[in-house]
Amino acid sequence: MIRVRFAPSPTGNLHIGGSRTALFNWLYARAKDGKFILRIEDTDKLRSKPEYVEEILGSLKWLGFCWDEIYYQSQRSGIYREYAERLLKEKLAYVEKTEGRGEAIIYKVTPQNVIIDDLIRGRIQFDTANIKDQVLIKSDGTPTYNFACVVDDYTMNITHVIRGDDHISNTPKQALLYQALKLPAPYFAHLPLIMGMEGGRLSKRTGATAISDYRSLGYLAEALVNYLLLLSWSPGENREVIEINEAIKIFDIKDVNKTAATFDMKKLDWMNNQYLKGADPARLTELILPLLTEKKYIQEGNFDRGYIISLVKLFQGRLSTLRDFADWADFFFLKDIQIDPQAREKFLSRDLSREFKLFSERLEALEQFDIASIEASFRQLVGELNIEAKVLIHPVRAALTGKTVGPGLFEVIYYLGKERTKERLLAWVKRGNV
RNA sequence: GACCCUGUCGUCUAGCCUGGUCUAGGACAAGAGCUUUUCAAGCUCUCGGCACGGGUUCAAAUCCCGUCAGGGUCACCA
Repeated sequence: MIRVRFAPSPTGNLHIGGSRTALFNWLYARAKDGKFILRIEDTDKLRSKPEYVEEILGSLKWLGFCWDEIYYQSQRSGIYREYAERLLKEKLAYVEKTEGRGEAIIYKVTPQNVIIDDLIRGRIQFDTANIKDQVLIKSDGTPTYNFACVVDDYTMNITHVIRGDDHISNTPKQALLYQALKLPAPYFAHLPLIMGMEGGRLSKRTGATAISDYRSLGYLAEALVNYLLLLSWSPGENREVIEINEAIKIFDIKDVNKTAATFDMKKLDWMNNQYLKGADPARLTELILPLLTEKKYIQEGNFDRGYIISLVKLFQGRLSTLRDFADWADFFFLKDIQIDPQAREKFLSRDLSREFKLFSERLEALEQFDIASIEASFRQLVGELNIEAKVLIHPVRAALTGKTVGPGLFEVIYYLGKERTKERLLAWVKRGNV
């Protein structure tokens, strides 16, 4: 049975790189009917924080990567010590006393050639002559990363270690420890790193890196996962949008690319749009509600959910993030709308008070206030005025929404309602006549 | 600096293992156009790449060598 693990250290939030490692581990476990183990590497007493553990767990759940088992290294110190003692007894390790502090246990590295058969990269050779002796147990009693990693991967029966490229140089050190402890080593697979747009590692300067940031920005978990999946892996057949359950059927760690990939926000936006389009409007509404409350567009417990669902449907196809909705649909919630300077200059700089007034009167006279009737009366009016529809459509949109772009005008009018539409039109009539 | 990894359009990639079907395919971005209502959606088109140099071969993106470039690691951090 295949057993893989994701081993974050709770010294920060779960970021893009970590979640991609988690994804590939989780995916491999699901693809091969194995187990996905979570190991919290909280041996650094100074930097590890319980709130980061919570954050990481929360983000993993949000992404949909449920674990089968979870362990905390801080609760396993006895095990590490036991294995260290073993090496001490066999004289493969020695004790070093530090002034004022306790003693550290250090592994004596012997020069040799270590070969790693990496599942993604193939054979990698190292000469351990240029590896220093390795601290196993620090003078404060906690194990070092490489030692705890080996002991844990063995005792947790990990069969495949799938981790970031940055661990390649740790691998010979760990291989040495497996050898010294006479333990079988797992398979290794090193994933290429994800880089930022300016080259180099993905950093905070590149934009938001914490998964929770993407969540609050309005990205859908499934879109983010799909995008991450495409970094270093391809389903083939020119497919890009692929449901995770589909991916599970065809994924294999051997097919992962070797090259580092650059994180491209634009493509993520596109991917999010793909998922947003197909998502259930009611679900999206639930996700959007908090954003609207935050902007004070609605008050908790005092809004028409059905109405907002209709508005979401209006914008759904063109959103990159859920936050876009809050920005673009603001005119449905605000009493005093903001007029975009460009919209004012382009469409509202000339006097259209006569046209606005006429249209407003036609709307007033409408027996049936529905989209078709609104459009019909509008088309009739422009026909009578002998002008092209677009000559009036754009200024009306600008007056009603304050923007140059938006959903179809007649739908906007319908959902804005007769009264608000008239109000906004007439406000420009007054201004225009001055 | 030492060691290691990687090099196909600006970006993500297909192709590479099993050389010919590749005058290198798709997607994002960008540009142009269309959509008798905008675009931030949709459709169409365009731009753009095998890092470089040597081999091997009838034939190389595909195999070999070198160069260069980018990245990673060298902690009692993980």
